[in-house]
Amino acid sequence: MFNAARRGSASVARIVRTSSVPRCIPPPFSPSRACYPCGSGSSVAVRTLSLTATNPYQKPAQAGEAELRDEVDIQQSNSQAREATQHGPVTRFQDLSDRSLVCKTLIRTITTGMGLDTMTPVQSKTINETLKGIDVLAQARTGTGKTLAFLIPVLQNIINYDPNLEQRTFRRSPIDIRAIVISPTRELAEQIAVEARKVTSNTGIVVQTAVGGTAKGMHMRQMREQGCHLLVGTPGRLNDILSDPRSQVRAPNLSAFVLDEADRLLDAGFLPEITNIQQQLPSRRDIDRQTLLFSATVPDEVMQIVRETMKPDFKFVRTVQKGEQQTHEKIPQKQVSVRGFANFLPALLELCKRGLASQDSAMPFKAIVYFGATAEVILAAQTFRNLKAPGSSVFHKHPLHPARIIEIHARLDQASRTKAADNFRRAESAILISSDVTARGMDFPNVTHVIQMGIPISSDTYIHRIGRTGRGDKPGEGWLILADFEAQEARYRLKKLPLVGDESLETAQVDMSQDAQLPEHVATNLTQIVDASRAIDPERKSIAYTANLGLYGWLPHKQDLVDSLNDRAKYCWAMEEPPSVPPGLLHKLGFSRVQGLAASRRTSFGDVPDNGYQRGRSSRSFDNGPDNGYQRGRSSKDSNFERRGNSYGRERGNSDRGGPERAFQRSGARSYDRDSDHDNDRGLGFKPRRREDSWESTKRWMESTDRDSSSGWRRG
DNA sequence: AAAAAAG
Repeated sequence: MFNAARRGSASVARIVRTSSVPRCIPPPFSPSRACYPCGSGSSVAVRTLSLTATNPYQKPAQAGEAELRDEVDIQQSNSQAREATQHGPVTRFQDLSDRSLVCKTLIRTITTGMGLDTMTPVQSKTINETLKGIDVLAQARTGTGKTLAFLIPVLQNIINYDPNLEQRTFRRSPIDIRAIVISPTRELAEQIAVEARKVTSNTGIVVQTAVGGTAKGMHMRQMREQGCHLLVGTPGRLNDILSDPRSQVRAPNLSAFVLDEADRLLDAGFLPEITNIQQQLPSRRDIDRQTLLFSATVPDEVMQIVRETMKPDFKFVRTVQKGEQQTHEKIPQKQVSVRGFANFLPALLELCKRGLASQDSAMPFKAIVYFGATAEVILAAQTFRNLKAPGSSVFHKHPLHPARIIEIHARLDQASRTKAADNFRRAESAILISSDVTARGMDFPNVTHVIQMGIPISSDTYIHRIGRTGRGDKPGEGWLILADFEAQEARYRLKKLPLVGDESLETAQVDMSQDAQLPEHVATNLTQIVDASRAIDPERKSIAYTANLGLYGWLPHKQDLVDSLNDRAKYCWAMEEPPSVPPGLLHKLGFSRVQGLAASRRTSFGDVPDNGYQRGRSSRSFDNGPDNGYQRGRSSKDSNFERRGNSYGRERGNSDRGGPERAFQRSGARSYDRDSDHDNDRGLGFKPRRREDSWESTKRWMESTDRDSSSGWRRG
């Protein structure tokens, strides 16, 4: 925009001439009120900005193809020339202010308030382009400051439109939505809003949020009372308020439409909703606006939609070249091969213990653990919370002390989700067990480890997850824990990533169905997981079991999958029979000929009418047990209780007669006696168990149940 | 039934 003033009169004249269609809303801009740019000619520059930007959609009938192309070329060659000759590359935030690109108030807040000095490459490259008003698709690695890269120019363009907004205003401002930012998750939307409020803290710009799971009425009232210039939200709620005639929220002056994590928002799952939102915004023929797409990954599949979404002269800014590594070189990426499902949590426990043991005070162990299914997140979090120190005295510290165990996924109610994210953000040492809700964009400070359990759904998901560590100039490491049955697919899916095999986890390949002489700490890990799993509601295990059939149902080696799931149910979960799965589902997933599955009429998900599944989300039922904090779906509480009574009454009876509970107590008591006979050399308040004390006794117990159960449990 | 996202 201001650069247009530097282009020389010819190009300015040309641009103004080709853009003859009047804007519906003329910018209320006058040189005397304007802070930017200072000096003569400023109004020309600003008008040029708004006019050039309008042309692709309003001109076709009046201007020929050649003329449009011509104008675009002028724009581009001029900007290139300017960058190359007139000024050096802009690398500091202060430069933006010094060169009158961004107003002093915003820059002062960023430099002195937020303590930032140097721009990242994606910031310096995109801020300039975006200020011009053109559409921009920006691709840059995770943790390189993309949020600020779109916030600064979007906010500056808002100020250009109404320079009064540079200063804090004390009058009540009306709802005048100038920019909308969309994020695929609620937490990311909130995070962007927090960042935007920081940047605008000394201006009159008002930032509001529109995300699901929050009080809609309260936010609507807040908008009416405080006004709104920048609205940050998630697709569902944005659609909701834009389509609700009673909400009175419209965006007639919208000048920027930003999709953060654009590739995600434009993929099949979100596209209809994004399209819907766009249809409720003023036509770009009438009101010019720029579309800005930001992401660390831009798969080829979305490029077609990107082209349809953007003006034809959009600029693709990338700091990652095609074919170049999309992850950071500084993050070592290790791949651990585990024998099967039964080894996942023992290996994770071993990895976490090691991380905690080797942490230094400057970088406490702070990990995010990703699972592909929410049911696995819930189960793993509960298991880790149940962990007991060997000896199981209440006085002993949790084995993962001082790390807090935090879980987050979309089945939590929004208050719990927000709290989980805040707690993890603030935590020194913590383990966040997460679904892909936090995979993109979330900026948790000082994450040292990203641990992915099982094959991620795509290499893009892998890249975004691992991007939660190594942000800015911070270090970090990535771990991928893969079961043998999925290794082949992973090699193909993740072939372009610099994964390095790691065989240092001793629990990784232990066959829990076999007797073996195991090193003490290995046995301890296994026992701790088995003991912690045993106490968990079988219903949760059953849901996780079924979830994996859906998650991995596409695998060619279905029998290996089921055998591995059954091994875990038996040796980790201490279940006598594999959890039952509805026969219709087994058929649908192509498991009809796979052995070892227990088909049952009872569903794990209650009697939900078919159309209850159509939209997923709130209508999907998912019983997470009696704990608070979980959303209960539509399935009735009563039917679940009834089911539990029928299905697991027998198992509960067993435990009363000396099943899981007794085995646990017995081994605990024995080891306690024995430990008191010799000196404790670890000084940790508890003593190491001997190998036979724990793991062997656990195994002995499991083998005794092996004899009792015969039906359909193992193949063969 | 497999992330997420409106109620």
